Amino acid sequence: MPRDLRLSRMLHVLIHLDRHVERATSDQIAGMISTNPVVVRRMMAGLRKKEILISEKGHGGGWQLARPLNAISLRDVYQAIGSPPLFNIGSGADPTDCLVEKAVDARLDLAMQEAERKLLKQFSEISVEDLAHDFEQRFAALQGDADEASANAAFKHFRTDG
Amino acid sequence: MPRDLRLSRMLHVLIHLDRHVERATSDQIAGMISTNPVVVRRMMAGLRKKEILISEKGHGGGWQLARPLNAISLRDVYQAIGSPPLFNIGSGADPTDCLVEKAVDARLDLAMQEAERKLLKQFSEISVEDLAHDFEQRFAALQGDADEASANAAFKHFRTDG
DNA sequence: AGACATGAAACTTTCATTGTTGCGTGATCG
DNA sequence: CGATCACGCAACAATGAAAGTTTCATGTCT
Repeated sequence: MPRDLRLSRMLHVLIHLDRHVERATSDQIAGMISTNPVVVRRMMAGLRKKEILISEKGHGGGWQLARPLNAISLRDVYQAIGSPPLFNIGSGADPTDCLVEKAVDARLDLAMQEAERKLLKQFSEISVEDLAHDFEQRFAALQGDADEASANAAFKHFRTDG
Repeated sequence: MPRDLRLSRMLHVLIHLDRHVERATSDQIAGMISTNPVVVRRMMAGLRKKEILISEKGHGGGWQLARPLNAISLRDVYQAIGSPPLFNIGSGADPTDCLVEKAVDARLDLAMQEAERKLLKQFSEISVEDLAHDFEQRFAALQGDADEASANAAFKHFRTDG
């Protein structure tokens, strides 16, 4: 449904890079999120610049975390991918002479900016480690079940790696 | 910047329909928001269904308010245009087996849903009449100035009507 | 009857993300 | 050294939703 999946995808990858593999190639990561390696490199380039990830070329190369997950907030990741627009709705960007339009847009922008501020504050208070904990709780719950097939599905990304 | 301008545009039009004209054709309204009459009808059809607007065909026809502005909240208008997605970012819609992805998306969706809830609550507490007051304050401030040219610009939409 | 105005369907345009291909560069292995 | 692996980057195509456009039908007033 949403147009920009980068934040969700990046968080997904970061947790795998901490919990399940030490280093992964763009190809392997592309497999995790069902896309291709170029999209992965493009998405992760911003995190390299912000020193959240390290990439190495050549044999045995790939992507690796530069810091522990508890030192990476959702806001860090959001900013690293370029702070894309949060909202789909809003007012036009072109200036206008109409005072009605100005008044409407000013009030609307105010409400949106406040919503954005609050959401980004939440993002800054959630670390990727928190999400990893969420995952592990779900995983533990599945292991408690007799449903081993579902438990195995949690490692889907790594069964096909070889 | 944003992709969906319908809410902003509709609010703009509603205020003009209350303050500056009693009834306007799709052509005149298209002139107000710099678009064409078909876009206007498409956008306003939802407000007719919700009985915020009335449209009449034929000679002297056009669009007219069905209720006073203080009985129309921003949320009413938002819902009348079809409750389009508020956010540009989010998680994928397709179900997955990966527990990491599930955990990430669940937490992300939670934060987004809370942000949406708060924003819609704000929208429900702001009436279009409030925005009209904002406009009138701006207009009064301009009239206090000696800058009559700017004051006239507030009526740009209606100088060209004839 | 003629002009005006909405209603609705079908099509094109626009724009950002996503997806894809190709080539260059650096690093490791044999 | 040469081959292979893997990232870096540039350029282009595909996708999807809103916006824009064209066309015709329907209803209404003079």
